[in-house]
Amino acid sequence: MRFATWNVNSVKARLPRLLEWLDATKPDVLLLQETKVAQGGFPSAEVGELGYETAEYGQGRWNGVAVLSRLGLEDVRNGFPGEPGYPDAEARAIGATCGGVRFLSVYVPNGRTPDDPHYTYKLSWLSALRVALADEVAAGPVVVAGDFNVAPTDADVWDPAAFAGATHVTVPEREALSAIRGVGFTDVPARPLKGDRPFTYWDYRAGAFHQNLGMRIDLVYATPDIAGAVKDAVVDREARKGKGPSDHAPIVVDLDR
DNA sequence: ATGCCCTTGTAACAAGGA
Repeated sequence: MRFATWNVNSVKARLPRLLEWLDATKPDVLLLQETKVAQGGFPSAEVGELGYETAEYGQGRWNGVAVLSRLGLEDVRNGFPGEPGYPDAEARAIGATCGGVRFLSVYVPNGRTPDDPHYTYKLSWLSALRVALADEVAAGPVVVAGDFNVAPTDADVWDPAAFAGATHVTVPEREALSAIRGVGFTDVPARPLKGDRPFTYWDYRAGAFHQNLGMRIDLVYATPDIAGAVKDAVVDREARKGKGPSDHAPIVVDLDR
């Protein structure tokens, strides 16, 4: 099985590149974040021509997550039990069972700044996700992947000094990730195709990509049965190149199952 | 060259991203 996760930063703006990438990469399951289309607005027909079924949890303008599968989609659920909103529900998580594996596509709140209410929301959201995942792991193999908006270690940002006082690198955020791993998940490390650090995000501004001023904030967490079956995992930085890319690169994981 | 911010909604900007 091959699965992938990708924050596409608008599925409408990215559609030509998404279709090209799907046709070339052929994942069995693709978890998407920041689709930025309202419910029903996902280009399901277009990806359907490539053999994919779509489960979408859309919201106008911001957020939006989806699961694309050519292994079927069962038990699709938008959000998760106990998920907080701001104050209303936001389209940040969707789950589906594909080929016997439970997949969750997550778009964790940004947090803005550590003194912002959005930061508190981010920590609450991650805590609620941990509780929901603790229930999921009892039922079978689980993959939770997406844009976590947290760099797990200082090595996961291009310059820790540049992030002093910023979100994504604070101790509570990193502890929230550690707590999620603690309910039964293993980090699936992806190898970079260039350089020594598997960054997944580079700001559009100031040539950040070309100087490799990136962050590793897109993550794949899996239960041990899945993590132990990983043959390869890569950050496809090729998808960050060229005309009209997302600011995130996909992570592609191959399983020996 | 991988090449120096982008996207959406709404109507010339505002807001959000990280």
